[in-house]
Amino acid sequence: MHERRMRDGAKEALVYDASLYKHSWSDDTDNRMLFPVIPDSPRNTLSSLLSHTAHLQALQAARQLLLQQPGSGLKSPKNNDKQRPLQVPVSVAMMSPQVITPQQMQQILQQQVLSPQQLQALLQQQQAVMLQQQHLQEFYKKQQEQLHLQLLQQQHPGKQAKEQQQQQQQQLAAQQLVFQQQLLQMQQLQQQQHLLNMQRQGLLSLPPGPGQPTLPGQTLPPAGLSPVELQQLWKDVTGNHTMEDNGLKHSGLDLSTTNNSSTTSTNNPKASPPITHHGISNGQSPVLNHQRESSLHEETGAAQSLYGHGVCKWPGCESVCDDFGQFLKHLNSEHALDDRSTAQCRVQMQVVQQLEIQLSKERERLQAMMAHLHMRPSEPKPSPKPLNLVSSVTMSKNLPSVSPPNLPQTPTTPSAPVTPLSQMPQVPSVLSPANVPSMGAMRRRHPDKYSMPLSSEIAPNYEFYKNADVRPPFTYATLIRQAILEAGDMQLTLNEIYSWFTRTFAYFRRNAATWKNAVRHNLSLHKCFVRVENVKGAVWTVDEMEYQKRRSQKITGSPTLVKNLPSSLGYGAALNASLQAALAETSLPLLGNPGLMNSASCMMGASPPGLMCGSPTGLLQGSMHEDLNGTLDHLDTNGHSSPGYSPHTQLPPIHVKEEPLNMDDDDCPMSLITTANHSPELDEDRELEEGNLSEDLE
DNA sequence: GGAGCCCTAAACAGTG
DNA sequence: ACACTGTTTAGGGCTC
Repeated sequence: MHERRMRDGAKEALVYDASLYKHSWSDDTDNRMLFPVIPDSPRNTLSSLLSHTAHLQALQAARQLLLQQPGSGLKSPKNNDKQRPLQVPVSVAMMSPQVITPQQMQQILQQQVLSPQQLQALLQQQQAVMLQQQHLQEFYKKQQEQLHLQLLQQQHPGKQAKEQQQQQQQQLAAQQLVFQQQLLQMQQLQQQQHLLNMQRQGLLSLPPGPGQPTLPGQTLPPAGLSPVELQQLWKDVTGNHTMEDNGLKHSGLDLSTTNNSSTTSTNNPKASPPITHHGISNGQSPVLNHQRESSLHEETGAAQSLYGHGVCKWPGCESVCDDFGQFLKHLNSEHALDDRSTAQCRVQMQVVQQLEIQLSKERERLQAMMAHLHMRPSEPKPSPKPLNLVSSVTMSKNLPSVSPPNLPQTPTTPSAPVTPLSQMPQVPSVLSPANVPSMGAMRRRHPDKYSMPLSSEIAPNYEFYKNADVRPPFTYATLIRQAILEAGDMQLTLNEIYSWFTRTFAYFRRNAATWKNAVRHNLSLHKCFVRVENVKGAVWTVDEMEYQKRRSQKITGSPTLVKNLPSSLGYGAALNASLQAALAETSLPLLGNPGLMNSASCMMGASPPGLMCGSPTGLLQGSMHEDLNGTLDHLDTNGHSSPGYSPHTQLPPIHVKEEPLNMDDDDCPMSLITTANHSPELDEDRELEEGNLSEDLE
C-alpha cells in the first residue's frame, strides 16, 4: 500500500504484448481460410454446367499438381506453417466458382490440405450460399413478374407505349444495378468491419496516410446514388489503372494474406484511399447515409477494387482488360446482376463472415491465453506495453460519478492516458481472490527506484479499485494526499479521508480499524500533512513542498535531484527540486509509453529544471502536470510560495510536525506559510488547466 | 548487516 | 464511559 507496492503491482501486473498475438495470429495455420467455392444456382444454365465441368477439371488438375509436389508444404503438415499455404487448392477453387463435391473435399482432405474443421466450415458455407441463392431467385422472380405485369397493364399502342416499356426496362436494369451495388457494399462493408475488428484487437496497425494499404472493402460505394448516376460515374471514371488487388481471393484464401495486405505497404497507395474509421463506430456503415458529393470517389474505388494489373479481379474471372474503360464494360457485361454474380457476392460475404468467425475464435483464444497466463503471475512478464486493459475513457467518465459533488474536476483524469500497463497492479479482467494479496503480503517492494504518481496510476484503474477487493499499490501517504488533492478546497477532515478511502477502494471497506489507524498514523507522522483548525473542526491539507521533499529524498539514484533540495537552497531551487523530483518520478513510467518517450527522454536529460522541450501541454501531461502544478501554482513571480494547498476559509492554528526525516527545518515555516494562505482562484485555474489537459489527451 | 521505508499494532491523551 | 481524533512508540517485513 505504498509506492513500492505500486511497483509491486507493476511487477505482478500481466502485460500482454500485442506482438505476441500478432505473432500467433500470423503463424496460426488455422487462420488460413479456404475460399468457399460458389455453388451454382438451381437455375443452372448450360454455361454453368460447362463451367462446372471446367471446375472439376481444374480441381483434378490441382490434385495432380499436389501429388506431383511431394516436397511441397501442402503435403506435409509438419512443415512450417508459413510454408503450408492453401493457395493452390483455393486458387483452383476460385478458377470456377462451383460446388465442391464431398468426394472432392475428401480428396483434398486426404491430401492433408484441409483440416476437418475447414471442410465442415466449407460445407456450412455452401449450404448457406444455397439458401441465400434460393432467396435471391425468389427475389428476381418477383421482380420480373412485377415488371411483366406492369408491362402488360401498360400496353398502349404507339410510340408512347414503347417508350414506357423502354423506361421500365431501364428502371429494372437500374434496380438491378442498385442491388448489385448494395451487394458489393455489404461485402465491402463486412471486409472493412473485419479489418476494424482486427485493428481493435491490435492485430493490425493501420497507420493513416497515403501509404496505408487497403483492401477492396475500403472504398465503399454510396448507397444513395441512383443507378443512372452510378452508371454515369462508372463511365466517367478515367483514373487509376494500377490498383490494389481486389483481395477477394486473397482474403478468401488466406487470412494471413489479408493480414499482410493490411500491414505492408501497397503497390499503389494512391489508388487505395485510407480506411475511414468513422464509419463503423456503431456497427453500421455510414455509407448508407452517405452524401452524394463524396460518392464519386468511392464509387470509382469500388470498381477499381475489382480491377488490378490489367486483370478483372472478379472472383474466378481474371479476364484481361487493357484499360479501365474496357474493364468497366467487361464488368457491366460479364458481371452484371445475374445469379452467378450475386452468388459470388454472397460467397464473398460468406468469406468475410467466416473470417469474422475466425477472428472471434482467435479472440476467444487470446482471452483464454490471457486468463491462463494471469493465473501464474510469478512468471516473467513481457516487456511493458502501453496497452491498457481498462479504458481510460471509461475511467474518466466514471470519475465524476464517484467523486463528491463539490469536485467538478478530479486531478486524476488528465493523467489517465499516460499510465502504462506495467504500472498496473492487477489486471482487472482476471482478478481472483487468490491473486489478491493479504494486507501483510502486499509489502513486497518493487526494485524500481521511483514510483509514479498515484493519480496516473489509479486513474485508469479507478473502476477496478473501486469494485475489486484489491489493495491499491500505494502508500497511505500517497493515498491521503490524493484524497486531499481531489477535494475541491484541498482539505479534508479525517472522516472525509476515510470516506474517500472506502469510496475509492473496495479494499478499504473492510478492516477499518487497521487502515484507519494507519491513516491517522500517517497523517500525524508525515510533515507533508498539515492539520488545520477550521470552523467546523480540524481538516487536513497537503504541504506539497514537503511532499515533494519526501519524494525527492527517496530518489537516491539521482544526486542532481537531491542536491537541489529546498532545504539547502532558496525557493527557486525548491521549485527546481520539486520539478526534478517530479520529473524523475513521472518520466520513468513514461518510458513505457512510446508516445511520450520524447517528452520523457527530454525531461530526463540535462535540460534545466523547468525548461521543457516542446510545448508545455505536451510535456506536462497527466500525472506529471498534476504533480508539478501543485508546486508551480504555489509560487508567485518572486519565487515565493503563494497560496495553493492550504485551507482558505479560516486562518487556522497549525501544528508543526517533526517528521522523522533529517531535513533542515529552515524551510518548514515556508511550507507552513504555503499551506496557510490559500487562493481558491489558483485552484480553479489548476482545475481548468487540468481539464484542458484532459481534453487534450482524449 | 545496516539503513531506510512502510505497515501494523498499540498505547496514550485530548475532546465532545 | 464511550467514540473519535491525534500523537507517539515499537516491531516486523522488505529493499537497497
